[in-house]
Amino acid sequence: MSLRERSRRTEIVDRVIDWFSANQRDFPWREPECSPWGILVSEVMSQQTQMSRVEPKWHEFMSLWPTPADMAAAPVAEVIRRWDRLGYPRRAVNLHRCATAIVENHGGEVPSDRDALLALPAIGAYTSAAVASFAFLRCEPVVDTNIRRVLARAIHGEAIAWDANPRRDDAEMSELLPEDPQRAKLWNAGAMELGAIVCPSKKPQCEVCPIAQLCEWRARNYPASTRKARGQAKFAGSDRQLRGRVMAILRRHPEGVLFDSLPDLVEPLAADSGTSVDISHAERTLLLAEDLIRDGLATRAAERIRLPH
DNA sequence: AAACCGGGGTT
DNA sequence: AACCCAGGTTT
Repeated sequence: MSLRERSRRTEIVDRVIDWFSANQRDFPWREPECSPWGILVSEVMSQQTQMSRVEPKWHEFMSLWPTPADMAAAPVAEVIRRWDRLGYPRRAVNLHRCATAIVENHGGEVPSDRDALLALPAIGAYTSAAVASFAFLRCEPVVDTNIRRVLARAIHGEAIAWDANPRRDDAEMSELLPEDPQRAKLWNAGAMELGAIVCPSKKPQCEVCPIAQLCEWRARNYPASTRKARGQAKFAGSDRQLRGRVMAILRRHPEGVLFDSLPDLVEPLAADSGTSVDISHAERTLLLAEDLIRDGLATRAAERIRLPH
């Protein structure tokens, strides 16, 4: 890499840190007194979920379960019920498993080592690095969807980022990571914030961007990407929607319901529903209920199905 | 590499 | 109605 390119990248990092220091949004998990557990909870809740929806739920959880031991002592059913409609309810189950593992294997303290974090249930490349950097000031490369987009544009001149790839992502971000842990944290959080606020996938606000003059995508006059954004399955009529409705029933009935009554309790979906068109609504509902049991979101005893203890 | 996993906000 | 969101796991 040329000396000039090296200098450009260093300046990108510096400017993002300055911008973030002055312009970051206030979130409770960014307060200096926030515990590592609070940061971990915020990161899990934030997976595929907007901050605006996370914040009230985070306050509720921290009030109910201020430490891992508090959550580990609660029935998982209660965590699922309180998770309510935040989405991806397995995260509630996994968070409870995290709390239990932290109590059993780490004396009730969130581990500071990235590999130990990675070993926790449903803590992957992103969340392990985020907690290590934000809660423990470790120099770990944080890469989320925002950062991949910012790097694709500013560094590589491409509109759309590559697919998530932990090895490549770590290498890309490590190259830019400041050695000072505090600055590493500001760069990690700042690059993410820049992608979320100034450089979203559509309508980037280059006029207020602190690195517009250094941006390779801008220098090339915003070429369209040759790669394709990943399409997503329709939600209306999908299995995911039906699972959500079954979970809503289970949340509403602490004592559980008769397994065979589930199809009657769940409102029928629209007729033009998704892929599994050849089986009845009742059959499909009961099949998906079995999946929920397998996934640890429900249990079945005798003829009743309910949230797990 | 691609599919699956919720639900709500935005455009 | 399509797209997006501080991802992770499974196949």
